Amino acid sequence: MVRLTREESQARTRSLLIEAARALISEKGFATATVRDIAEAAGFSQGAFYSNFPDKDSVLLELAERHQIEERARIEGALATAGGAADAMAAVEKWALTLNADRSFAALAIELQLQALRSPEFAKAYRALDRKHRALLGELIARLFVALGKRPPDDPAAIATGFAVLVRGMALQGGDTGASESGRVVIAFLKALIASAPDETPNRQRG
Amino acid sequence: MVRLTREESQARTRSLLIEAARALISEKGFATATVRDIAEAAGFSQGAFYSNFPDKDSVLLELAERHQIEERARIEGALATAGGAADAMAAVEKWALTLNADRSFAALAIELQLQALRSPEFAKAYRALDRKHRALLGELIARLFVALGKRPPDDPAAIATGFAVLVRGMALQGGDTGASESGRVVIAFLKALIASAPDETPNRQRG
Amino acid sequence: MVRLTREESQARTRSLLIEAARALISEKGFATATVRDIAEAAGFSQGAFYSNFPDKDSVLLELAERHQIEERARIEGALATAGGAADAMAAVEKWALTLNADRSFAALAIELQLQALRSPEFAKAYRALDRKHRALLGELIARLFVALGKRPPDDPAAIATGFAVLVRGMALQGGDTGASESGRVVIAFLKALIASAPDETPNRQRG
Amino acid sequence: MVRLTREESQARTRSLLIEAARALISEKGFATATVRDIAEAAGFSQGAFYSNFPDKDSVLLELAERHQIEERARIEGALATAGGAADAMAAVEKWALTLNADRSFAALAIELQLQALRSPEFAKAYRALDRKHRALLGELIARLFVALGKRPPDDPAAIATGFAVLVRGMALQGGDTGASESGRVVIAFLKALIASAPDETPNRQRG
DNA sequence: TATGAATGAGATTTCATTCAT
DNA sequence: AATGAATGAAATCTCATTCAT
Repeated sequence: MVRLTREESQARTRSLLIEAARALISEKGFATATVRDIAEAAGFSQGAFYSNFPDKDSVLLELAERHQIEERARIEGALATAGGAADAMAAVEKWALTLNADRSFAALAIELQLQALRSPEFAKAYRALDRKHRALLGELIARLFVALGKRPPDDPAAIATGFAVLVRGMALQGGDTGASESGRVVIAFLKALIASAPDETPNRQRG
Repeated sequence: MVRLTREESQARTRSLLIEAARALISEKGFATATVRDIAEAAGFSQGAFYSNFPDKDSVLLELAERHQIEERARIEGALATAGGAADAMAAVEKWALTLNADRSFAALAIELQLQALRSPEFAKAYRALDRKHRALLGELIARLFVALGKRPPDDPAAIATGFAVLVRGMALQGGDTGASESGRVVIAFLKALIASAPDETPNRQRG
Repeated sequence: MVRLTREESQARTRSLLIEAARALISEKGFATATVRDIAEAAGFSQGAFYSNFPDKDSVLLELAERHQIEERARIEGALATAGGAADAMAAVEKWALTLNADRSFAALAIELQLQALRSPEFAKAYRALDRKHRALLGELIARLFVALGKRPPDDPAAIATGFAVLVRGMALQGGDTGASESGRVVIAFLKALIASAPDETPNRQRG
Repeated sequence: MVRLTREESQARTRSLLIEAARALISEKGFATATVRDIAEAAGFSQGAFYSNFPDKDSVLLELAERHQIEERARIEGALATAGGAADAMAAVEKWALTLNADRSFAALAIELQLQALRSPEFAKAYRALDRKHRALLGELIARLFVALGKRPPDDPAAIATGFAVLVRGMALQGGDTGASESGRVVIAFLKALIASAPDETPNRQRG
């Protein structure tokens, strides 16, 4: 067994608490997940929670941050793959399906968004993070258009937001509309968007 | 003051409670809106709430039902407008913007969906209602394509679900992406979908 | 269907409510049986209850009264049988087993007693009724001794109280000590009491 | 003021709560004694109650356990006294009067029994405890008979149950039949039982 | 730093009772 | 007399948070 320095041990505690919080909040919602449950799921007492966070709200912000880091990693993973022209599409599909697979990831995203809608406090910190990501995803969308010889949309970030929203929302839709179908819907929308975009070369046009 | 029969008076109480519940649940979320708040906002005692609903959960179902009735009315309103070929598009745009305008409507829709995700009890009743509406919206989408001389998509209901999801999700996005912008995104997606659809056989037409 | 006069109809309502109260209070205890349950079990609304009784407490007194009337009937039934010397014993056994059979009867008796212990209000009315019955049962006991040629105990009412207590308590003991066994215990006590009593005439003797 | 370790302090809290529960449940009955009352009587908040017991029901079981422990102690105290032949009777009388003195003890016993009658949950745990005690009391009864040169009854435990029932029931009878009288009744029953028992064969003997 | 007993505020729910119909 | 919606008080239980250890 490795000896951890005091700092490492503390960081580990914190991390375990955050991951437990993520699982429980995704599953049950922020209001319904209790501090006791979170602490216990992480293997600690309630006190440990309050040694690491000033209050229950603040773990949500931490969670938002981690969520964003992971979303960014997913997008960047897709971007990296999208070197060649042909497989740019495949990269985006891969990204969409990745998100789609993890329903609790979507539930957490929604939970964060609702919280932002309701708590101006939380909103302030959350929006800043969120904007960055929509921009990044917009960049991916723009690259995709370019790779396919299409004119990128005026505001790729807006389109990207639409996609993020669509993916999350479809995931939420749950078992009713099968997961595979919900993936197909996202792809259908994306393909339509690409197909209807004008070619990069100026002499062709389409409404 | 008008004298109400007992039945009318009871129906009024119930209605006031439901509307208060709708406002508070949209605003604060289901878990955070308390029965006391709801009852007081409606101008009654907590006991009155429990004379009208067996428990807190069940008001949500009632709410879902009313929500669906209203969504249906909105869609049917748009369908009615969409008589002429040209303004079919306008009808759908109108519908999208209608939904968009009412952020609390979207918040409620999400809240219902989350609850369905988390409570199998609730899910069972909710899904049944939801399916009907997606089918109805699908019909609207199909008519739109026909009106525009395009081949309707394989599964209009699936596309419709995508739109409902998109509209709600964009509304949730909140003040960050302005409401108008979020409306534009939805329309952009819709136009792309239509533009990329193959034409119906050219010699058929419908007004 | 017979038409009831207004008075008969009212008496019937009252009676139905009391019987429903008896069943529920025996089963669940006074505190746990609700007015709504009682009224509904009788086939009426809560309001009907309050048209017949000033409050929940007062139905208990009515119940006590009926309970006493029935106990008296049981005892008098046994007394009537106990004409001959030999079957005096059989009569008492019959009485003991009668009571024993009806567990809910015992539960009600205990419930009334507890209430008397706790509410001086109730106690006052209850004790008066109770005393009469212990005296009556004492008379039965005395007759039994005489019939068997034994000197009756100093205070037959005290002995009678002991038996009533024993019978109720054993019934309460529930399924653990089988009902038949609990009957045997009562009889064993009674026989011992008789056997150990001195003969009435000084020159006769029995072990 | 003595410093208590955490464990001691916790045990003390628990104990105070249980004793407060005992007092209030004896006095007012289980359904009528509130958790708030119990906690306050013990000098704690309601929350403290729920830190120590999962729910209101479970304090009753704890109470039953303690009740049994004390009953056992009383019986064993009497058994210890009953060394010599002569004072065996005195020991039992002492026991009967001990129980008799404490009316609230009897009320609690009845309350436990009623609960066992009504809640199968509670019954299961309670019966197990109860059986042990009736067996123990049976042993005391048997020893008593032997000490007095009488043949013990077939089933001393059944007779013991009868006595426990009698003692509790008489205590419940309350102020109406004076406490002293109720004590006399119990002793009268016991003496009758002994007197009517056949002698042991003279050549066997036991202290 | 971590523990977890205890707090206190508040949540859901129940229920005896009232009162307009 | 009977109804049952509504009241208001109170009951059980939960939970974020504190604090002595």
